[in-house]
Amino acid sequence: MLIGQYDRNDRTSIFSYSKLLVNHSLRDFTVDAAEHNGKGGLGQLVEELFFGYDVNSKAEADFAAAGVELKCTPLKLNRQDELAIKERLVCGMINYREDWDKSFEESHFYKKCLVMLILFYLHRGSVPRLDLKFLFTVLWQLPEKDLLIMRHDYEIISDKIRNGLAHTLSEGDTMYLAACRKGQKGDSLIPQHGSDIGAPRRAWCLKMAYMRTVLEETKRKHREGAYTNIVTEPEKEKAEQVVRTDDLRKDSFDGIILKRFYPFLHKDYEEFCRMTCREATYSKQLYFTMANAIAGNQEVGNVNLSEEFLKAGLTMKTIRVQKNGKIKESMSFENIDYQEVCDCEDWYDSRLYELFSARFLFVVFKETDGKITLAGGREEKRYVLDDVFFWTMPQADLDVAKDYWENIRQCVTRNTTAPECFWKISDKKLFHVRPKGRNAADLTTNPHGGRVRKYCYWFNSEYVTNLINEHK
DNA sequence: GCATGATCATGC
DNA sequence: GCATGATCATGC
Repeated sequence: MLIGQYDRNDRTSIFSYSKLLVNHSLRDFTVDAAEHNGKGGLGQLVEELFFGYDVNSKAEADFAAAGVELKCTPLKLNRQDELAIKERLVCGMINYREDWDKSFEESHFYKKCLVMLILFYLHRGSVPRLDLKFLFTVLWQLPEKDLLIMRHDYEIISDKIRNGLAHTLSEGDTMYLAACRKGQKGDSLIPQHGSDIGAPRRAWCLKMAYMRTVLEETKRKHREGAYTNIVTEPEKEKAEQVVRTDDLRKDSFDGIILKRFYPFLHKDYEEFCRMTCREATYSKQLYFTMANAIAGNQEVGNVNLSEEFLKAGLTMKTIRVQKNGKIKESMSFENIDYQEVCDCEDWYDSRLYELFSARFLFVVFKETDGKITLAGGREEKRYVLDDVFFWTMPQADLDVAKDYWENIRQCVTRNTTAPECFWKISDKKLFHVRPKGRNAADLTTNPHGGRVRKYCYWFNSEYVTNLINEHK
């Protein structure tokens, strides 16, 4: 096999050629390795050493004539020793001076990234770049349904830039296509369009959650030996989809979901059951069940596991407000993965950042006078659907979350995962750390060896109360 | 009444 | 068996 033996004007040829890199590192294609130590990113090295062209001479898309953008993206091994996405996929810097008056179809993102050749490699910190192993290749064309959602994402971001609000951009604003922070700590703010307020540098990116589904699909294609997601026949719509492509042509994802809730506003569970012809049975998760049935149009088992919610990193959470206006319970998130906390050095790449900078769909139930009667004559307190909204953590609170993360990281790296080390509710700092497990004996791996108690991330109940009240 | 630790219920 | 959403129990 000869280096560079492919037709760079032909998508299929480029893709077939890329398969040669799978299960290899660049070292296998490099004659004089010494020459390439230290310069350029891995993507550049792939272009130079594997695809055999001079990086400096190219002006536009990597394979412009074929309409293919080359992306190298890292994977890591997670706690279960499975391959997992390490980073969001960055798709070019946002230019605040220019990226606000173009349509989605005219944007750099669309023009460059509609079809990408994505090379997944296994990241290992101490290994020279030439020895990093490539695991998967996929020719990824953004599917039509995803493009409908991304177009709306693009409009949300470009609207903010157009209106001089670039400094308020947040990854949680959007579903799949996001504006992520880009640059080093301490970088100065840069000028934006239509405002004197500086804004942090940001780039167009596909979110971690989205990339996770790209990876899953890619693994499946590799198993089947097909490698590409471009299908000649229309694929059957999978069961667990919350909205249909046709609906997205008429309304945004958010709009569709919110409108599903409106008929049930101020209704309690009993009324909901009557309206939807279901039996009013008791369960501990009754309000989650109700919210889920509404959001999923009664067709989806758990919307949080639906394709769109997973791809967007969107989470639906139900909140119950007591008569006195307070929320009894704090809001729990997933358990802390101590290994991840140890391994991740950058706040913006951390799991906690992903969890807290994500979008939320909050469904609020409020306790009111009266009781509801369920199957078997069982009486329960009466809560009515009071409010439903999409929510993203404000930047100021994300700054607090960063301190929260740094504290957790310090505790974990010093191997002091004891309650007195973590933030508590009584510290009144928006978030706290508390146990969550099957019972006190439910342990997890300690990176320092042995096993430790399971703790998880929490929003203080007071924080939840405040964010609900601020929405009103 | 609240903070904190502990555990339940469900579904995959 | 485990993660996730949800809630309970105890002591100050």
